[in-house]
Amino acid sequence: MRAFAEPRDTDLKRTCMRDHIRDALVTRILDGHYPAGAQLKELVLAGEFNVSQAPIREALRELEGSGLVTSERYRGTRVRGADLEEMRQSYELRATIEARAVELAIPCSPAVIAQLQDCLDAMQEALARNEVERYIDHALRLHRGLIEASGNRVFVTVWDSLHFDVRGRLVLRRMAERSSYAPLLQMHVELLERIRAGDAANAADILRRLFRSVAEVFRPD
Amino acid sequence: MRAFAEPRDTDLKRTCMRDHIRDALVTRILDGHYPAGAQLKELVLAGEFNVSQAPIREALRELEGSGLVTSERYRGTRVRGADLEEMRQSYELRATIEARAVELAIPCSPAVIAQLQDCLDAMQEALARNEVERYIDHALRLHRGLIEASGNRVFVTVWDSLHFDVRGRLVLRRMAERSSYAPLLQMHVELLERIRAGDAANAADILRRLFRSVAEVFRPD
DNA sequence: CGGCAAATGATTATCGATAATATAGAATAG
DNA sequence: CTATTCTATATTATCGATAATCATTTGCCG
Repeated sequence: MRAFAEPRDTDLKRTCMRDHIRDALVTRILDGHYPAGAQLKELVLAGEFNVSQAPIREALRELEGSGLVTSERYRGTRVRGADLEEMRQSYELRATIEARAVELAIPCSPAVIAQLQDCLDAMQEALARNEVERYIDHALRLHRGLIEASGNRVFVTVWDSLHFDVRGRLVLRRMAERSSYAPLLQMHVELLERIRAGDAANAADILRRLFRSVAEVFRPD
Repeated sequence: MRAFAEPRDTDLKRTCMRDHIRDALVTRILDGHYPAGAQLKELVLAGEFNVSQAPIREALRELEGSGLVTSERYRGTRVRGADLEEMRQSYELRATIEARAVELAIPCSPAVIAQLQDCLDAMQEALARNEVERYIDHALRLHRGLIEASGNRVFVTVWDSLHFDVRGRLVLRRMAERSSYAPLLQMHVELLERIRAGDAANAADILRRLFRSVAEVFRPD
């Protein structure tokens, strides 16, 4: 017997349950809905998502692999990160990886530069129209593009598995409440200039400074 | 009914099946037993390990989280990495992370320095006695200690989830067949000197050079 | 012969139930 | 009154079976 004989609530069954569950859990962990240390009880979650234990467990194992939760045998799975300190530390890693990625990416093919420029233009336009979510989309696209341009697939995998897409979205939303994106955008402009010029050292340095200014968000209010 | 009524072959049931399975799969992937792209069929593995599908799937999901395999809905799970190029790229990441970790770790508390020195002494002793496996144990202990000393728990998580313990073991064994550990050990000695002196920039640089020399192993024979 | 369609086989995704283990509270002995 | 063992109860780990989907082959018709 299928679990969902009745019509589905929101999303179609485009992907399997465990993917939906994983994404939902990632968001809940990173936005603080589940505080650090909270136990994720399988049957409770199974009830919430209207599925059996199995897909829940698989989603949890995937999160375990990417380090967002830990589990102890017969003691359950607990949330690991997502307080401000963990966010700060994960951004330290992100800065480290992206700075190295841009060094590896330079010199950059015209095609890649065009793609990055496209992201930057879209960011600029979104900012002009004050469309925050669109700005975030394209900013994330730019940064992921940078990682891809390094040619190092392991970098990409790690960037993805730490869910910097979700993290970045949360961080940038938080920034929007405090200050303007304008200085941030300006740094991206300079970054692209340095990339174009083949100036790896300064490009990497701009990225480090960029993330240092983003890190301000992680100060307690 | 339990799957293992008969006495177990090797290891006691100290940990749950999915952990054994995960570790076994990690080793098989990294040592090349499963070539890149190989499909990991759940029921076949279930047969091999004498368990049902569930723990296999969970192990696979954990590996998916740490990026060693990818899976496509209803199409199965395939090995992602572990050719020479993937090893090289993962070591590029390792070098990047460890170099930054040592910068963050400096200045270092006397307790941590003592611990690192202890690893180094053990490495030296093992090398003198030509005990390769012992040397590897302590070298890995030193490097993980370095990551921990950075105080960044995300670094530790990523280092663990990429299974640098298993990778390092394989790489160092391979090195042993080609050249002596002596120059490598010497670099570690210098590294610790720089750490003691609080010289972050040079310590990080030694680490980068160290991994560059390790990377020689990844050249095709 | 060649292309389409249905049937077949292989594999994954999920289910519901059961076994194993830990935790907490009650009962008991000292 | 405290420490200890025992007994529920909650939770995880695993099982065996079924449903859903994909891949391949077969059979039919032009």
